[in-house]
Amino acid sequence: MVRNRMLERLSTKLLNVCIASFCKVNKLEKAESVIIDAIRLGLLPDVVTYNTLINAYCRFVGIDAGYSILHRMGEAGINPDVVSYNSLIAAASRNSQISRSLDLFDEMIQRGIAPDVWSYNTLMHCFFKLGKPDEANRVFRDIILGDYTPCAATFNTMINGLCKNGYTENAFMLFRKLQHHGFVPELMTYNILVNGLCKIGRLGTAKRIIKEIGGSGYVPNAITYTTVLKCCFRKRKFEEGLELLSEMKSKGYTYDGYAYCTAIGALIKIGKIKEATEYMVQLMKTGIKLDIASYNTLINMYCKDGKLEEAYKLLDEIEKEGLECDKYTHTIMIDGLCKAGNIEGAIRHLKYMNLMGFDSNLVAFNSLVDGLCKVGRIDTAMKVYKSMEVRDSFTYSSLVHNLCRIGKYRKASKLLLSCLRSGMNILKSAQRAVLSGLHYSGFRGEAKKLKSKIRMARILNH
DNA sequence: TTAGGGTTAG
Repeated sequence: MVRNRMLERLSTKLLNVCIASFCKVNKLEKAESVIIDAIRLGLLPDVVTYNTLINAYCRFVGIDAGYSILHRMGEAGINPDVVSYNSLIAAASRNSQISRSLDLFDEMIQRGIAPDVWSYNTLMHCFFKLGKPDEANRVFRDIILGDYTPCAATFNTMINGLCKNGYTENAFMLFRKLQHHGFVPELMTYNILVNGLCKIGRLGTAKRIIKEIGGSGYVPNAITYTTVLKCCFRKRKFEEGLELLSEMKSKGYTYDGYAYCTAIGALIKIGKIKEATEYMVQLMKTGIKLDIASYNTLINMYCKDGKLEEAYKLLDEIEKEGLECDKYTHTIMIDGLCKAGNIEGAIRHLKYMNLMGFDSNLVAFNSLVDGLCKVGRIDTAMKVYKSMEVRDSFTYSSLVHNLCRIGKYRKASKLLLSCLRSGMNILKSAQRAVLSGLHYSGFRGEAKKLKSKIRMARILNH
């Protein structure tokens, strides 16, 4: 009897190894048929089998599919455990469905399943993604001071979250304090910090950290390089950036599209479309399989070059490759159509995007507002502006500039003031346009008054 | 479970 149970356990273990190998390569049907065969032979799947399935369904099909496995488990008389829920919570977080992650976390607790350190790491990550660093910090303290043993991911998530929420200095201090208390950083920890420092323009400190990587026994990887590459372009050090890219090529670090797309994106931004195209050709020659972000970069390049037909061809290619357009793809297309003066086409695409399940986003609306202004339909642009629930400095800068362009300085001034009241910045060039416009069109008093308001706003908004 | 690339104003 005991021997039989041992054999059964061994067989379930083998079954799970088999299921895991199929799940890893997205052969879900095969995995399911193996489970059916195993049941026929009297071998029952256990919690590990189902957890493997949850993970794979979440990854390759969707969270709903993953969640349905929970019911299947229940029907088979197997209770989900913390691993089952961790997979679902993480999958929702990966898909930016943060409120769903939090709901799943609550559901797990309500079912009497105790969260582990992984659950809390993900919860912390969710709070950071929601822009709630205080809540994340509370979770972090609970892990450290509670009954849990933090792991490297706990510290990495905390440091990364602080950087992403604008607290890079605090992240750096935490990193040093932790090191002082014996924390040994992983390459990922260094990369997180390098990225944070690069984003706030501290390239020098980032380079010092990279030197520390060498001393720690790690070798900077493709991620480290791409991070610095991006920073070089941001700081307009184009030659240094392109040299870094060729160094990456020689090291074999261009095995995916990230570095190429960083360079192409930067070249597009400064209007060097010809050079960007050259890098696109290089990227194509490598045979690297393009993902949606790479396609978006290339579509943007064609749009900026006014080659909308080529952009549409890439949209077809995305579909042929079995990829799905995302909010970036649609927004890039909307902007491309606006820039080409095809407002009706842009509005059609906006509706199509909604139909595909994407909410209209701020960037798409800003493009539309700007496009309408550029074709002289400023009243319609104002109508769109009024209908927008969220506005940012792009919305205001665009409208203010274009109102000045047609000599409507007082209207521009009114808009500029409402922007300042909302605590937002506006391009200096837009401010100057209003001030000098008012001044030279006979409204010197108003210009003076506006100037002092701008000065006050500068004090209050900082 | 955590790290790099993709969208808008001048």
